[in-house]
Amino acid sequence: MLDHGTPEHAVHDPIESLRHRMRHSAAHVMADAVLQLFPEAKVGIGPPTADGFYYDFDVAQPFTPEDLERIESLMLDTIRSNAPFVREELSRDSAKAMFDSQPYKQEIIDDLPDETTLSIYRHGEFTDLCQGPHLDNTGEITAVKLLNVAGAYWRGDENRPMLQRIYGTAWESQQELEAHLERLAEAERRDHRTLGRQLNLFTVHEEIGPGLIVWHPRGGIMRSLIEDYWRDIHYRRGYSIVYSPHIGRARLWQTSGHLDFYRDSMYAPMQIDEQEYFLKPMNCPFHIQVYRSALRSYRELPLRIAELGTVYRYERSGVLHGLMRVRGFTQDDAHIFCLPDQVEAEVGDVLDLTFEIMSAFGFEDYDIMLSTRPEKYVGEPEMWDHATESLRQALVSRDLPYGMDDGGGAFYGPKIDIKIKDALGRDWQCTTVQFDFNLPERFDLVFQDDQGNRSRPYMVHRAILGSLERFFGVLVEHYAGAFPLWLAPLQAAVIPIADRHNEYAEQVAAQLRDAGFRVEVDDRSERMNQKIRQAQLQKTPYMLVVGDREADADAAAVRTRDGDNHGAMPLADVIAMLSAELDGTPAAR
RNA sequence: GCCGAUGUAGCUCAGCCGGAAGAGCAGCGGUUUCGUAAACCGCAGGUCAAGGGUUCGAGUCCCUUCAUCGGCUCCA
Repeated sequence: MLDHGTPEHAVHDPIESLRHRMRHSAAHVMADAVLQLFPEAKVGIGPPTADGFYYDFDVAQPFTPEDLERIESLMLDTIRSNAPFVREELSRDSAKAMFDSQPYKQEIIDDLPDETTLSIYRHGEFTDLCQGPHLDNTGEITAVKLLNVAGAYWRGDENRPMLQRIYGTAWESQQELEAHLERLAEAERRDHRTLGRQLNLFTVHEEIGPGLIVWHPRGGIMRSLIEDYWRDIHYRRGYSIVYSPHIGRARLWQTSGHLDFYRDSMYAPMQIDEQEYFLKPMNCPFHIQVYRSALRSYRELPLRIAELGTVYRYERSGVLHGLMRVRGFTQDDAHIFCLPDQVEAEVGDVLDLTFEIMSAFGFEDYDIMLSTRPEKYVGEPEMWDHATESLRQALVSRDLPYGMDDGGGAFYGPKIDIKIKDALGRDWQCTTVQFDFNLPERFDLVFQDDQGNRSRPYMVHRAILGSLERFFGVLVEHYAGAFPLWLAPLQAAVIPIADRHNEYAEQVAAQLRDAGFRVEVDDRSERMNQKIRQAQLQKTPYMLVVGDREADADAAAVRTRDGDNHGAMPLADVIAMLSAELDGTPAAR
């Protein structure tokens, strides 16, 4: 997950400023090397990124890994030569002339506003159109490494040519570079797709179809724990939970407008009794039917209708990714229908609920974004302003820092998106709170107000976990598969030392099960070491080793997955210890 | 969808210049009964992603399709 673009504040932090200049300079040195090896290459742009840099090239043949090695080696030569970076300003005409063999540079020059001062940076024989800033000399690039190459559209436009983008990273010291590479390796070790297989949580099958998830027993128990907690807290917060079908007639999607502007992302219709039915890509129209099933009074509002609703969307083949981007997924969806003066409190309640739920799953860091009215929109500007202000107030009154995405709202309403930060500091989009000024119109939603008039309610979509699939994938990576006790699919493995201890092991397991714990006995005819290894690899929180000594004392030797051996403990103490660990979690008893 | 790479046993992977499909782990059968991260012996396991082509001969070369991976674009 590379986060492109360097945040404003980065330029003011001395270390970030140095990295920014170093990476930008490394990009130039890389382009220099590429042009030495491939003189016919046309260059695109080469900016620094949040943790590295890239440069785009138009070349006849895509780069190979061997090319990258040659490029990197030439870069090291340039760095050793310690060539100075020299800035020059020049006129538009001379810039056009200087880059006359570089069509992409021509385009950049043409698109720059007239008042822009054009500048170039040179080092050695290489010159690039560039604002800077750069290091003083190539020799100041301390630690650099090229990572990979991939296609990228010129200017991010899929109708423009596809260039070859080489990614690299640069750091102020070899240690920092190695630490970064170690972070990448750690992220790979935590990959939920790998852990999902190793821990037997879920699979995806070519025979079933891409982007369609099969939850295995171990993933299944975790999902039901998540769902149970979710339902419980939603009931307590005044939500009503409903169920709705997976398909609906074309007419429904016609009314909702989905067939007009979302059809490309919907699964093709099926013909039943000469009627077209579509798999649902969203739950909204169904919840709206719940709302419309009666003439609503203002006394009933706010009405909060929630569902763990499974939807299907045709996502383009190249975007699918494990559990993070799938074609069939379950949203923890809810729609809130309310009065204008209830809006702010409702949004605030959603925020509070979000932080309570996320905190229960161990997520404490958030990145909040408020998105406002785009150029194309539906609804009245006054309603947009009111809704946007209530979103903002809900954030401000809770002292929540947030960023603005001006014009980044959906066409039907402003929204707040919340990203959670995982254990490796990576952001994941989960929560969204969106106003909708479109569907209430289309479905002609009304309520009877206290004057006896029919009024239009506000409608708010919200999902907290987002999709259960994605959230589960994030959980796996956040904990690297070592889930907290309350979520662990298997909480304790009872390990008999020899076959003659199997019977006692079963008694131990039975007592723990009676106390409400998920326990299995490993009664294979294997050595204890092997059983411990197995439990370790499965990241089972507790291993209860039982042999002659424990059987005689109604005890178990407790080992935790961090490798600590806590010695023999009476079973009652073991149960008390595990119960204490559940205090303060959704599984507290 | 686009660019590139990949697809061999349940899993992870080897298989050279086109000439008789391999290993480890897992599984199964036996032996072993063990004190905190892998006991020993044996057995079985394959339409080499699918389809087409070139060739005396294809896991290997070519084409198409499917899927996966890394990116891009997209993500009401």
